[in-house]
Amino acid sequence: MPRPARPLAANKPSLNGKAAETGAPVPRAQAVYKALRRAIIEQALKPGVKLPEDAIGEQLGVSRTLVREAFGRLAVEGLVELKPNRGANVAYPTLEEARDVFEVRRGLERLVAENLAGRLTPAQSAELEAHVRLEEKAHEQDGPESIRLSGEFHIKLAEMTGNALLLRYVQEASSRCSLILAIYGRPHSSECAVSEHRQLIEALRAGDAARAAALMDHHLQSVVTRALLAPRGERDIRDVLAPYALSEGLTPS
Amino acid sequence: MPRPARPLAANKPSLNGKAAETGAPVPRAQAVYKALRRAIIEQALKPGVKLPEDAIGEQLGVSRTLVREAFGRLAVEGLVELKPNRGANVAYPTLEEARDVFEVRRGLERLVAENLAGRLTPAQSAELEAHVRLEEKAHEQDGPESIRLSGEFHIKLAEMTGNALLLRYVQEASSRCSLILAIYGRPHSSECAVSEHRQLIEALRAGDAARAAALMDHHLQSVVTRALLAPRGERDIRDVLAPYALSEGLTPS
DNA sequence: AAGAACCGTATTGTATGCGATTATTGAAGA
DNA sequence: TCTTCAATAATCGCATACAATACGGTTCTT
Repeated sequence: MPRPARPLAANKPSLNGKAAETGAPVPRAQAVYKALRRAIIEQALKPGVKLPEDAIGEQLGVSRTLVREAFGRLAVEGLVELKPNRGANVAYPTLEEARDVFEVRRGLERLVAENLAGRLTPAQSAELEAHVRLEEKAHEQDGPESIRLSGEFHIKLAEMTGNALLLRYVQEASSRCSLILAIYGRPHSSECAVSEHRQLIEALRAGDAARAAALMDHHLQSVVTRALLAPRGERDIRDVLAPYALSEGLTPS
Repeated sequence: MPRPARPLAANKPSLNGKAAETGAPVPRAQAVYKALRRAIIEQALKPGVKLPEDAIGEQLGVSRTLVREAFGRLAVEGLVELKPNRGANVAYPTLEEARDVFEVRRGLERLVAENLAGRLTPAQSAELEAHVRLEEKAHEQDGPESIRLSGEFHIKLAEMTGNALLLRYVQEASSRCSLILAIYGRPHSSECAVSEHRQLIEALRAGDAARAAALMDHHLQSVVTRALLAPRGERDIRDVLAPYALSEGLTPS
């Protein structure tokens, strides 16, 4: 299918040379990785979609080699499924995997809360407050902005721990949650209650580690029940088609 | 309410070539990845060692392409450091990174303990008991066997949760701990006190989640202090030379 | 002799090509 | 009409080839 090849990633001004004095000669493989990652998280590439090496490489202006490299990393992070000899797809987590992710995420973020309790600098505290105010603003219009901000709140917290590994894991879990919500989430429910964020900040500032951890725990727990309880789509076409078949008097095997 | 721990997909059989007619044609890239991973964890490849693509490829009988792919994955997991245009080295975590890893590991394994409390099947319980007995045997001879078994105990626990992501993270943290102990650990201290493993099993079987979590927490905490408190080597030459400088009346900048 | 500029070599970054595996289409047989 | 099966097309797995960059030693300059 011939389509006009318009490079999706036109963000590499000078690929030869030193990237215009910006310091690091970043390998393009990483650029491909980031591009795909964003596309998946923002649901431009929907869960389950096929990812042919050729097409993507062409679109991004690189060879299959780099695309494959990116696939490998995305697969490790659970954003892409890699089947031998059958190529790559955007991951399509099962409900069970979804629960696993949320459970791990709860554990990680509880750690974040404990780590941060009583150790927030005034600047950090203020930053969080400001963020929550943004969330409230966005919440009124109830756009996709609201969802993004909710997620960023948690990332910000993880950053503030100064623990790079913890941050990476939280980010990873968070990315996978995007996927999961794309599949099983309710259409426009903003996942996080802003008030819960407020309470959390309060507990952190008070240095009450136990309470902060409990709040975080409860918070994420309620995210699950709010967003995840109503499975919307099914993985298998059969599941999608079953009701249609029945209404037409056909009997799925 | 205790639901039975769910079984995890059985791990794949041999991976060389065609897996001896048994089904899946495992990509060789994965074989390379596993080989390097083991070599690093078992300290055949010591922290900081240079990893030239072609030398390794030659040794393993594959092209640089596959070696690079493996490097990418190992880098994500923190076992390899990848510097643009300057190749790969076995990771050499700083003391700070080490602390980060241990902190995250504590959080993860606490989650394991909570998850497992009161949900061990008799078979699982027996398996853990048997493992601990092995540990005791090995402890007497105090070989490297003892260390390996200690690590495996924790992996086994993670497996039993049936949470694939949790298992992956625990494995990852565990691998990195191997690296860390290779650098900063005391020569032959077996990291885990066997008695602590025993207590932990007891608490799990009793279904006392809080106690199990606390035990795990304390257990890992003591691993850190036992093994990590005496830094043996330093990353930076400056750290190595500092004491010499001082003893000679020189003042390092 | 110390430092800077130069050049050859070793190694990495990326693209391309070839054989192998899988998907697809269409025709023949039931 | 529904299968079965084979031929073809599409895609992947991997090796190789070429270009770009960094390292080490040598020579030239001061």
